[in-house]
This record gives sequence, structure tokens and C-alpha cells, in this order.
Amino acid sequence: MQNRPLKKETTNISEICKKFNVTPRTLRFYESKELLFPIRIGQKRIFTRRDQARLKLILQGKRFGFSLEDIRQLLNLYDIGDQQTTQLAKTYKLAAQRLEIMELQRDELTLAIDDLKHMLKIGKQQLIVKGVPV
Amino acid sequence: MQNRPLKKETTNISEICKKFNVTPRTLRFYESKELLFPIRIGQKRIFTRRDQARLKLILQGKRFGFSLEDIRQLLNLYDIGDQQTTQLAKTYKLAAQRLEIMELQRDELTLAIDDLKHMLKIGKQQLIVKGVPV
DNA sequence: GTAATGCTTGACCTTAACGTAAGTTTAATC
DNA sequence: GATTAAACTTACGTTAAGGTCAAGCATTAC
Repeated sequence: MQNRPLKKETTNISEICKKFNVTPRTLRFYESKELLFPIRIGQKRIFTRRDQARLKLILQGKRFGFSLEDIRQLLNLYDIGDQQTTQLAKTYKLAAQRLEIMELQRDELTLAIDDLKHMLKIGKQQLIVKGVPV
Repeated sequence: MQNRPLKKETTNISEICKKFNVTPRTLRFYESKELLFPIRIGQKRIFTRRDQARLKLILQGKRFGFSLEDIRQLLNLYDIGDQQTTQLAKTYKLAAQRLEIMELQRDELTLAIDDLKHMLKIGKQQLIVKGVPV
């Protein structure tokens, strides 16, 4: 188990930075907030595949305006194995609620998009009237 | 024009606060950032219909993670009349770009929703296996 | 006239999510 | 052994979007 060929599953901080386009500071910060758990060789951080998967999710979550604390809780869903069922049930609820919020958010976003499209139409006409090329 | 019956088109700060569920501090802050332009009677602020319309848009914009500065610029689209065409054209571009971003964002949100739904399914099964009522 | 409201203007405080700078360790290379 | 590069820690700085006092007018209520 331990001796199967490691195909570069782990990597150091600078490679992660390149790969995900973040700064070292960001990674250390996420560690301090318990979003990532790189292992240590001496005092250097080594990021496992799990860390990389989590980081991907973190960055995705951020794009939707979730706070890091929100994200930290959602990430627990991915670590279902080592949870007590009570905790798991709680996290499940949280995620279900989050899902509802996200679906609402999408609906509102759709409305906002339509509004903005409408505004653009008007703006375009104004520009055309004034002879500005659009 | 000036003498047509004002049907309560304007109102004071506390009513706006109630109506939109914001604090006075927020309204003053928005004024300081040039998002709102309440007129003054003496030293008191009076919010016009225009301010209220803008406030509505501000709050809507915030829900999508736009910064107040973004919102300030977008609001200019509504004040098309008193713009120079160059400025108008610039704002038009800005809004068009923003629209693209929003559509991308919605697509990603849809993906994220699907992911989350998937996670929920798994979590649900786990719970069922463990005999927890879901 | 004075007390209580409601509104005002400062001025400093707070939180999140890092940035940045200074000095230290560790590993690799000359 | 000395240098350099990459990573480390500690700690203070920054920005956005307000919160939270403090102190002062102005109007109404008695």
C-alpha cells in the first residue's frame, strides 16, 4: 500500500502557486484557517492531492461569494468518512440549505441579467441616436 | 410642472431605513460615495424617488457581489440623459462586459449547483446506510 | 423653558482576506 | 565554507463596507 509508486501526488508550495495561480501567503492563510492541511517535512509544507482537491473547491466557492468560513464547513461534506453521523447530518442540512440559497441566487441572477440586457438595449439606442458607432 | 401634486415622492431618512431595511449610516455612507444624492431641507436629508430607485438597484447589485464602486458606475446607465456621449459609450462597454461576466457566473453557478446536488445525494446515502433518518 | 426626539457631523472601530516587509532556516551549489 | 534561493515565521498594513459612539442642532411636546 505504502510502496506503490507515488506518481507525484504531492508537491511543494511554489508549484501549487503556479498551478492554481495563488500566492504562498494565500496558501499559508488557508492553512491557518484550517481549510488546507499540508503535511510538513521539516518546516516545509507538502501539499497532498487532497489539499489540491480542496483548494480547487475553495477557489470555486470564492467565485460565488462564499466566505472562507462557509467554504470550510462545506468542505466537510467531502470528508464524510471520518465524521460522526451527528456531524454528518448537520453538515448535510447545511449543504441542503446552501443549495437552496444558490438556486435562489441563480434565479435572481437570471433576472438581473435580463434587466441588464434591457438597459443595454436602451443605452445602445441612445448611442445610435447620437450617431456614436456601437 | 413644479406644482403638480406631490404624491409623497420624497421622504426622510428613517422611512427609507424602514422601507429598505438599512441603517442611516448606510444611507449616509452611500451618499458619501456618490451613490445617492438626497436633497437637503435645512440640514436634513430628503430622499427622492430617484434615490429610492437607485437604492433598490444598489441592494440588488450587492446581492451579486458587485462592489459599491462597480454599482456606482453601472447606475450611470440609468442617468443616460446628462452624460456626454464619450462617457456614455464607456459605460455601455462596462455594462456589456459586466453582462458577460454575469452570464459566465450563472453558468458556473449552475455547475456548482449540480456538484452540490451530487454531494448531497452521496451524503444522503451515507446517512441512510448508517440508519439516520433523512 | 426644558425635555425628549430625530437628525446631523465627525471620529475612531471592526471584519475578512489577504499584502508586504523583515529577519530566520534549510537545501543546494559553487 | 560561503553564497544563493526557496521556504519559513512574525507582525504590521490595507481595503471595503459599514458599526459605533460622542456631541451638537432643531423641532415638537408638555
